[in-house]
Order: sequence, then C-alpha cells, then structure tokens
Amino acid sequence: MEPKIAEKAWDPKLENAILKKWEEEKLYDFQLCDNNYTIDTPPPYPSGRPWHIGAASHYAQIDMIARTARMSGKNVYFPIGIDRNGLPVELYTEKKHGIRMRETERGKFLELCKNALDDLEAEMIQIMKSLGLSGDFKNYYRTDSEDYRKFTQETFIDLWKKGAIYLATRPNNYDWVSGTTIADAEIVYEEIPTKLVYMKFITKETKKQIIIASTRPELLCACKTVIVNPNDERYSDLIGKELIVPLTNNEVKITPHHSAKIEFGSGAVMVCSYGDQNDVALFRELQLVEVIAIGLDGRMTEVAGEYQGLKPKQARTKIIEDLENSNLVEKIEDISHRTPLSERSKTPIEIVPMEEYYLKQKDSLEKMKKLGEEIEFYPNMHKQILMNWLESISIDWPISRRRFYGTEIPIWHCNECSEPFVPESGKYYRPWKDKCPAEKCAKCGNTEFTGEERTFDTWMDSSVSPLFVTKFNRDEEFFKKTYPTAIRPQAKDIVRTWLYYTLLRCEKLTGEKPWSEAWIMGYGLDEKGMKMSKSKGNAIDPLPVIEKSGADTFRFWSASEINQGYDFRCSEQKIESTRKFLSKLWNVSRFLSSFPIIKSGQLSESDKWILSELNKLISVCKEGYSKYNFFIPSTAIREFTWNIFAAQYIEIAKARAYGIGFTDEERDGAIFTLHKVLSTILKLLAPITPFITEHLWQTLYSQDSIHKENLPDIENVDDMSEMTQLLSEFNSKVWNEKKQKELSLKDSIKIDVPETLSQFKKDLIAMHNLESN
RNA sequence: GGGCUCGUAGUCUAGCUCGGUUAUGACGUCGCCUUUACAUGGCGAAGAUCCGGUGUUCAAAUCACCGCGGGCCCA
Repeated sequence: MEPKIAEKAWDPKLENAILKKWEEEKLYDFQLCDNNYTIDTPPPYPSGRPWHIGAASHYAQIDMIARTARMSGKNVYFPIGIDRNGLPVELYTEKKHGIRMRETERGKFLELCKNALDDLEAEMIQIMKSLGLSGDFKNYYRTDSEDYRKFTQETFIDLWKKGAIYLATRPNNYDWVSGTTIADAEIVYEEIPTKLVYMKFITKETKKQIIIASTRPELLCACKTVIVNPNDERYSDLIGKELIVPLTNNEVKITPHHSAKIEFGSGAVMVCSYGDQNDVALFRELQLVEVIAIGLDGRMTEVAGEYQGLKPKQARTKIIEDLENSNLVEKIEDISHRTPLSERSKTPIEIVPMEEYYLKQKDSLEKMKKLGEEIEFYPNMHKQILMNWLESISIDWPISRRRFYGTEIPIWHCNECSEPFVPESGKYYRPWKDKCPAEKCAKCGNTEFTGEERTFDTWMDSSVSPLFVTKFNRDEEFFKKTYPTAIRPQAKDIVRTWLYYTLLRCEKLTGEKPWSEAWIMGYGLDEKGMKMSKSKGNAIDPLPVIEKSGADTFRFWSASEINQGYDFRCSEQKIESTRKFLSKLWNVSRFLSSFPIIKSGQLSESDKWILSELNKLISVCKEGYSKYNFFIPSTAIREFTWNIFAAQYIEIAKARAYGIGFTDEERDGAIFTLHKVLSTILKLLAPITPFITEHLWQTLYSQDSIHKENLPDIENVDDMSEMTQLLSEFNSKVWNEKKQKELSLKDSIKIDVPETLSQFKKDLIAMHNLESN
C-alpha cells in the first residue's frame, strides 16, 4: 500500500504555509462569548537586536497556555501588545544617532525614538508570528499609542481625584553640570583618588573621643546619625548614645547597622543626606529627616553655614583646613574611591532631594497580601517573591521620571501660585507642548500655566495592561465578560515590578484582582549557565535558530528542556537535536498512513495493552497541562511515542496489520488501534507543536484543524501497565538472540513465549516468526 | 554590600514532603550494525565524591546547621 504521506521527513518550511492557512481561516480570531479565557499577555519591549532567545522561548510557552485552554473548551482571548515606553529606547536612539536627549529638541527626539521602535518591533512581531503564536495579532496594541497613553492618563486622573497621588521630595541622582537628574543606567563608576579624613567626634555624656572616617567631610552639616556594626565590640557599649559632630556641634545618635564594615576606617560611619546611595537607603530605613546640603546649582546651601555657596570640592578643602586648625583630625589617608560619575559630563553626581509624584501604596499592603494569597501561582514557590516584596515595601511609589519617551503626566501648574491643574479625562494630553485646557487658575485666577515636563515611570503604563485589553471604561459589556482575566504569564525577574504594580493599580481602580492565576517563568541563560548579554558575546539570536530548525522544534525543545519556573540554559546544538523526535513522529505517521482509517475492529490483548498505556499517557498529560507545566506532557509523549508505541507496539501489531495469517477482524483491530493511538498523540501534542500535528492531522484524519479539537478524555479501560516491562524484555531478548546468532529479524527462531505473556502469544509468534510450540 | 532563590553525569531530569533499591529516564559522547515505516534509525557501553563540611541516626541525595557556587531583584 502506498503511504498517504510520501515525503521522507518533516520539513519545517511547511510551517509558513500552515501559518498562512490559519490566518486565512481566521482560526485564532477572538469573538466575545461567555466562557472567555483572557490572557494578560506581557507586551515585549523592543530594546535592541537580537531579541533574547529566552524571551522567544517564553512566548512559545505562553502560546502553549493559550492552546491548552482552547483545547479545553475555553474561548481564548490572547491579546498581543508591544511595550514601547521607557529608557532603553532613549539610550538606543542616543547611541544610534550619536546625539544627547537633552540637547535635542523634544519633538525631534521622540520622532527618532518612534522610528527606532517601529524598526525593532517589526522584527519582534515577525518572530512571534513565526513561533506560531495563536494571538490576536490583528488588534495588536502599543503602549505608546494615543489610545493607550490616553488610557494611562485617565487612570492617573482617576487616582488623583481619589487622593491617591501626592507630591513629595525624594533623593535623585543629579548632574549639576548638565542641570538634570539622571537615571541609574546613565551612571558610570571610576576610581578617583581622594582623601579619607579621620575626624574626631565626642560622646555627649562621657566626652569620649570617637574617630570617624569619611571622604565627604563637607557633609558634616547633613550628618544625622553614625552607624556601627552590631558585632563590633569596640562600640557595643555606645549604641544609642549621643555624639557631638565636630564644627557644627550637632548631636546625633549611634545606631547599630549591619552595613557598617568593621574593617573599614574606624568601623564607625557617618550617615549624611546624601553622600551616596547607601545613605539614601539608610535615611529611608531609619526614617531620618533629610537636610539639603547641596542645591540644584551644585553649591553648598545655607545649612552649610560659612561654607554656603562653595562647590562641594572647595568646601571639602576648606573644612579639612578648619578641622585641622581646631585639632579635630586624627589623620588623613590618600585613597582611591569608586566614584559615581555622570556618563555625559563625567562629573561626580550628587544626590539631591527633588519633588516627585507618588502613588500611595503603603496603605494597600495588607489588601495586596490578601490578593496575593488568593492568586494561584505556577509554580507555587514564586509566590514567595511577591510576598517577600510586600513585606519590605517602606515607601510609596515614585511615579514621575525626568525622561522624554513616556506617557506625559497630565498636569499644568499655575505660573503665579503653582497650583496644579489636572484636566478632565478623555483626551491624550502632552503638557510640554499643549496649551493648558483651563482658562484661569482656580486658586488665584492667573491665566498663565506651565505644562509638566515629566513622564510616568513605565510601570505606570504596563501595570494597566489587563484593564486596557479588557476595555475597562471603554466597553462595559466586554469588560464584564473578560475581567478579572484568567492568567498573567510573566518572567520571574519582574514579579516585584510588573506583577506587583499591576495588582496594586488594578485593585485601586476596580476593587478586584486582575487575574486568578499567575504563571512565572525562569530566565534563559547561555550554555554555561551565565546570563546572556550582547557585551559578553554569548547572546543567541532566536530568529536564525527558528528559521533553521523550525518553530515546532524550538517549541518542543522549550517544553521538554525547561522545568517550570526554573532558569534554563540555551544551546543551539540541543535545540537542533530535539528535531529527531519530530522526525520519529513523522515516520510513525508515514508508516500508519499506508493503512486505511477504519472505525472499529476486533481488539486483541496487545491492542488493549497499548490502549491502557495510552490512557495512562492522557492522564499524565492532562495533569501537566492543568498546571501549565509543559515539561510533563512533552517528556511523557516522547517517551511513550518512541519507546512504547514505536519500539514495542508497532512491531507487535505490524504483522497483524498486514493481515498475514490473521482474520480480517483481527487485522482491523490492529489498524484501528494504530490510528487511535496516533490520533490521540497528535491531539495531546497539539498545544506544544501546533504545526506538525496540524499537518499530520489534516493529512490523515480530518479536513478541519486539529486546533478546534479538544484534548482527549480518559477512557474506562483496564490497567495493563504491568505487562509493559515484560513485553519489552521479551522482545529485547528475541532481538538480541537473533543478533547473536547473526539471524535476520525475519528469520525463524525457536524461543518459547513465557506463561506471563500467553495472552499475546499469537501476536508475538507472528512478530518474531517464532517456531510454533 | 543586602534580600530572595536554586544547586543530582557535559546538559535536562526522576527520587527529597514521609531517611533504607544497584540513584530513574532522556539528550549528547563513544563502539558496533545498511535491518523490515524511520541511519533524522537500531543495539550496546562509558559517564554522578547526589555542591562542600559538620551534626542527628544502625542507616542521609533525602532531616538540621554552617559554608561555597549560580541566578534574580535591590543598593
């Protein structure tokens, strides 16, 4: 008989045609129903080339979630979005064009960013499509579109009206030469020679002298406490006592803190607002009241007393002189200090408190913990990342950024009295260029306003993704039927940011949790287990890998190699070798395609045995799918298909399927069972490898798509799994003996079928051409 | 520097909750075999101080403690 499948191997190039067909048939288009299953898809950020192979793997698995739900009878809503706000594209654009953001006209700079994003995005969409994502590409959204930004602004205006937003000062990295705050990503560190000054402090009560070393003596006026390591015996009796600060004569407490290093300087460290980032953390943690010692002009303020107006470096020289004259210096060491510099001006940055917008979150923490408890995490262990984070939040969320490429904060300020004006929602506002919609200030009646130039933290945009895709405030029926969404799939590294902020924002806006399940994936590492980065040169570009091996190979690798929630290593060689399994599946199908499809037959004991094994497989797969753990079905299916179905059953049933020495009914039993098993395998595998299963399904079994099928159900059959090992041992024994005796597999041999396998005797004799006994 | 988290052959993984088998299976490697749907295959072999140390126990991959290493987040 001629096999229906003629080609000798699965050709990944067929995937393109299948993709096209799915698109033509609108197979994955979403129509609102009642049993909607909404995925809060992470919108990927096009930050540069190449896209991360770990991310490609991540999206392949998110698609498996969608397909699993679809094959479980759900009406799947799988939105596709692109996240386009934020710092990375600004840095990319600066580098690409050799320009500086703040030295470029804002409108012009935004245009350049937009073009860069369009470019990077096109490639990303291309990869997502060729991976076989069954998403709603037709309606894909961008977080920098007018619609999305308008929506982000609406949610801000809403929260502003509810009183959830306020202004407060917080320390910022400040480059006084460029006159701007800078992001952490724009800081470079350099070893710079400086003086470590050992100053004499005095305890208030006992007048005992304590030596404190610092590279920033000019900040004595902003010193608020002195910390010592709790294990440092030199100071154990002084903890909690007051110290007199030299020159200023201020009084400060000695506080124990683990960040004080016993071996550095004298072991006692002065904490000032703000010498470095550690000071910032300590002020926050110890709830100290900050003093502004350095102003926006980069000079000492009035709290510095006689040093007011000097630059920090000049003030330092002067203070050291004065301290020495008053005999308050024990010694001075020349050291090399790792100093944070502004990447652009190469001057040391100062940390200066500035006014920023805050969203209240401390008052929601208990509520967040409760929601966190209610949400099912896959794997459960990663719920801990959220819970630990909720325990450690100590300040409200600063939501304003002094950047260009982001959603503008919709506020104008009165030029006369600074009263803020927040417009009505419903429009996309750009206060840096738009005229204030208000005629005059509500407070003082002045008619001149200045638009806010700042943008939102990007998490302000991305944290409303579940509300945007469910059309919150825009389509009530749609929202009601899709929110709360079913699942948030995302990476482990942004649980504290994206997952947490989404929980916070959605609860504040809707009073409900955004999803009932969260699926957390690990991180893609290189072959040696190191993080991939462009600078290290160990990054793997996913596109050529997918083009070469095919999406299904890539997807099966992802499923069978990645343990749920754990970090994983990416190796091209390993991805390529996964293809062998698809070849095996192809060949099994090609062989079976030479037999007709029949509805029933007389089942032999061997048929009943493989159907019982198949039943076990269905049960394992469905268990794995229900936990969105694709490692379980993929490895189980490979094991079953290769080692049980192909290696044992097909060999056992082959002679009977050919009908030689068997009745037609017996023959039909074999043919029926062969197809029953293969069609079940295809359905079980369809969420993981949608292309090859579709091709084989449509070639063999149906005109219609396999992706409209449901996952197979468990059937009520007797468990015969104890036979599996006996059968495979007996078959191996026969094959080995023939090999030893240099017989062909067709040759006859005299081996008795053991009593335990007597029920399979007829099949086994025919299979091995055993001399009848 | 701090917090969290993980650690079983080159790689992925079962076993760990509840201590007792020769530590499971697969990929890769090596050797042999044109053999029947499939050499994109078959058969076989080697490969693990279960991260290290200490403790508990008759007995530890498994329990406890202390380290070391990777990763992530924060600084």
